[in-house]
Amino acid sequence: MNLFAEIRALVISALDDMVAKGELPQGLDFTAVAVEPPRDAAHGDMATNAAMVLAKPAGQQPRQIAEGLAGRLMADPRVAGADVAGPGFLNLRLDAAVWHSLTRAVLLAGKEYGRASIGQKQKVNVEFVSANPTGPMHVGHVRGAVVGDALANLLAFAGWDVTREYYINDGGAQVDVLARSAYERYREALGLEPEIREGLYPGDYLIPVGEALKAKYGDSLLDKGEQYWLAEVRDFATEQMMAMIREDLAALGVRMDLYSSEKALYGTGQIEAAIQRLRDMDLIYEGVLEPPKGQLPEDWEPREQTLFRSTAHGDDVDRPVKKSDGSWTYFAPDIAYHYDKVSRGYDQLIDIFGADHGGYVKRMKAAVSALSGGKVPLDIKLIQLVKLFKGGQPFKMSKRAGTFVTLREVVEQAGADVTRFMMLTRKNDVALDFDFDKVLEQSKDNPVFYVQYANARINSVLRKAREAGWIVEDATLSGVDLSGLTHPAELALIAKMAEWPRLVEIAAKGNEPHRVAFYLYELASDLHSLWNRGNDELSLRFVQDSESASLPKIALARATGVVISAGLAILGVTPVEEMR
RNA sequence: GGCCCCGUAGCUCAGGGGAUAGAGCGACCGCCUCCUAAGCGGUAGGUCACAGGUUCGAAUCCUGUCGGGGCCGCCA
Repeated sequence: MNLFAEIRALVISALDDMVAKGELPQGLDFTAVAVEPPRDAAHGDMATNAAMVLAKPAGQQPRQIAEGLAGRLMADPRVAGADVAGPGFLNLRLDAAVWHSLTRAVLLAGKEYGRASIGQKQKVNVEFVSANPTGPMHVGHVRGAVVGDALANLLAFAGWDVTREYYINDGGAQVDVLARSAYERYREALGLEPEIREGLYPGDYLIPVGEALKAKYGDSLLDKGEQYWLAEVRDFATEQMMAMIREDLAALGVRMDLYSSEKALYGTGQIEAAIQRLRDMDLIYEGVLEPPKGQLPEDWEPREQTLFRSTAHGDDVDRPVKKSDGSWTYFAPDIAYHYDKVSRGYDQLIDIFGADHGGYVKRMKAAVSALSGGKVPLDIKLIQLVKLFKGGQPFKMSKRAGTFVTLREVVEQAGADVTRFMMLTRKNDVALDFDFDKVLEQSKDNPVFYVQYANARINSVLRKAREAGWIVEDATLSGVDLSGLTHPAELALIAKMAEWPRLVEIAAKGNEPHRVAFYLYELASDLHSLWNRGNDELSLRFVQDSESASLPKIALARATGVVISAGLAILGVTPVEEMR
């Protein structure tokens, strides 16, 4: 039940009637007509901009349209008041019964309340994390992982058919480095002194890989040339790294639907096919790029390369797909990979990248635009840095100093739930501070706690009720007469719940999961506010002397808990029943 | 030099065509014999970086400027 959608439908039908009666001209476009929560609660429960939006095309004064609209809306039992205000807003007050039936609807729908269908079962692919398989995941990956996962949850809830995908960069030079590093650990496992040369990965996490290599190959790889063992060790080590990464992701509560391999694109003709398709559209040519402006790389010299005419699809310069030695650039398999995604029939692609990949956005969009004939939109979310703090002091991390923070350490320190929530308390393109002490603090500074505390209070109410022997199952509560819920603080809480389905749609349309976290904070705030009013006004307490007086209040509390749980589920956070 | 992101209260940030721009922290003043005060209420605090433009209406869209960050051929 999306109350805003219902009232908007009511407004539209009233407008249709005005057209039918000749009060408005034919052929007006109503798409810009919105029904929204007013900025100021004093303005009522909902506001519509209909009169202002239509004034010009209709050639009438906003007030005139608003008056006609108000009269018709008032005829509906749901509307208790309709006042023209400001430059032509129509402020609506809703009958208390509307709020009561909404509360009932929440209880009946349970965790399905707010589920939307705007996705229309369209297939969307969310590619995220895609960390190089050369080591454990570190803090830098955490935010992207959480944002991607929460976004996938959100889109699924809003009616999309979602695939979560991880692109394994196992085709480039870095996995050769991994192989060489693992090989040294293999030698170490055999009792030799490892030579961790400059440029190799020094991390301890490769020691068990060396052991495993020893277990598998004995000393058969020893004293052999690289050409003999490189491919095998590379595949073996990559697999081990991916196993570790999967475990890291699992610790964060992230599960992928699909792992796609870059290496698998080589040798299958997929890269060639993707490039050929671009060539068929005359988007591939041999050429020499202009030198970049500003400071030149010292060894810069003009060279002929195979270039993708990305400028034809909105990029600033054309991009090389082949190096001057004839091998593919990193971009080429990326093109092939995105072509593969397009070919798999997705209606929409989303990539979650680190902000340092910002320079890649235009060329990637250009490639997808070209390869899909402009049919498949690609949205790329750039994830800004997470700055670590401890007790308010910057927490410096450096691989060399050994203060290299892994994802696992973050989860072990802060917990997956806290980590996930915190990662969503900022818009993706703004840097985020993460303080190891503060996120565990039990105060309202800490939004995770604040929301969880609201839920704990609700559960406390339910516990008390059960102790009193009252039946507070959803099925029972949804049948309770709620007409006693009339206080503004109670109705404000219900009104906030009414916003949930609308918020889901807005957040999903914009691929903005952080909005859910902010919404939950507001909802929790309304709950806490009402709770504390119970200090002064006993009639506002959730638990009253009698069962009949309590049940409507408890229904309200329980409904709020349902929405909190639904929201937390999208964030991938477990609601707590009790604070400890 | 080019491209991308950011600039909103002392601080950290929401809001991204609509009314008198919001929240938390910090400051100040209040609220527990009472469901969890781990909370709540109130006060003070703003030329929404700046300048133009589009619009009935701009913090929001466009252009430019300034400031902070990121990226910038054969790295992934």
